[in-house]
Amino acid sequence: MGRRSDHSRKELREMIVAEGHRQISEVGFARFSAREVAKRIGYSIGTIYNVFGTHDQLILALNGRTLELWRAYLERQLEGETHDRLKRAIEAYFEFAVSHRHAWTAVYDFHLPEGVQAPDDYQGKVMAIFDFVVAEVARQLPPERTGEAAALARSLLATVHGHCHFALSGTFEYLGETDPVGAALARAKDAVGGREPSA
Amino acid sequence: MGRRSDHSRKELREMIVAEGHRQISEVGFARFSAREVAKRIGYSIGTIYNVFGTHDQLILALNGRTLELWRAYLERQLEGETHDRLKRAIEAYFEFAVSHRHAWTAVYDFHLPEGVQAPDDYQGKVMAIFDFVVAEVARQLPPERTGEAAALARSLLATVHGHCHFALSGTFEYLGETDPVGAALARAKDAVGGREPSA
DNA sequence: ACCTGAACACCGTTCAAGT
DNA sequence: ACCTGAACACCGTTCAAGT
Repeated sequence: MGRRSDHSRKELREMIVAEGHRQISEVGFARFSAREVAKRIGYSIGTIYNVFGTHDQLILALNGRTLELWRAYLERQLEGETHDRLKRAIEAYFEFAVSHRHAWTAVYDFHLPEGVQAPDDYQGKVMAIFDFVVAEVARQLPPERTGEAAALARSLLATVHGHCHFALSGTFEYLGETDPVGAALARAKDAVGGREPSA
Repeated sequence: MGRRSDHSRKELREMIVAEGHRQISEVGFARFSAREVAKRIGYSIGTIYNVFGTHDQLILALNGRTLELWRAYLERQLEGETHDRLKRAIEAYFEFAVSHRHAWTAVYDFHLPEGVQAPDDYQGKVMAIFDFVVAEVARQLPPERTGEAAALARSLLATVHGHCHFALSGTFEYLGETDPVGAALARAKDAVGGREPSA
């Protein structure tokens, strides 16, 4: 045992995050185990702690990866779209969540201890998705309402999140909602100005 | 050891739920432990399993208790209110979540295994809150739109949920939202018909 | 310097053994 | 019939000991 250095610190980190993300995507947040990740990549449990320090830090890295993939997906889906971009964005939001249900849900199942803030790089990944939405909202809004874009984007994000969360958690099933995306789109239209079509 | 019967099955159930709810409210879903509950009520861990069968069933009972308390709170807050009832309902929704943050969050942190539905009595408690919202939405809606009440209530619930979830999770903090309740109220107005005041 | 893995203090779950 | 608690298979976390 002892020193191996088969992989650099950076390679090791990437191996852990890659395998960890695979695991959490498969078994979900509740059944995720750092020990299992160690086993799969052929390192000891101690090494996970050498690299990440805490279980929480590892989870943060995995959820951060999910946020990155999510933003990349959103951007890819809007490439070249000229009509109904906000609609497409909301649809893509759901598509990603549905096709990565465990990873997406893990982002919201995990909580830092009371009063502890997420590290800057993690917050940055949340902000990146937010900025993306702000840009799309601003684009949709009549010029005289551009100032509202940030506030509206926050509220819109929360609105779509609520619909998506209810869809994936099964709550909407109990309540008889069969078209969560449609409902979210309706609320978005209300908010951004569907009533008076374009100004 | 062996037979004690200091308490009836029903009393035992209530003791476990009461103490369990106290625990989960204090330490949150992630740190909740059935063993700790057993210790606190002076019974063995085995007894918890005699009564509830599974950890999941116990959690369901605790979250069910939270849903009951929540609905009761909402109804109490609207008693005698004649103006702005939907607004009061949304405010009360947030008030409960904030003052029971751990218990409220636990309702959404817990997930049954893939494809397993919640038992009927649990679904009933979700429905009870939903029915409450439907009634308030119907009350607010112009008569010719009463038929939309259920669908609108589902979407409204999801919308308010999203804002509340972002508020409690700290997401809104990152995004610079300082008035989650105000944002939720604005979306509710958009949906229920704020633009054209009453018909 | 890097990595290991035994040791520790917890879990949920089961079930033979007591009263 | 009811309840216990040891036993089992897992956790996250730490850290002395190896190379």
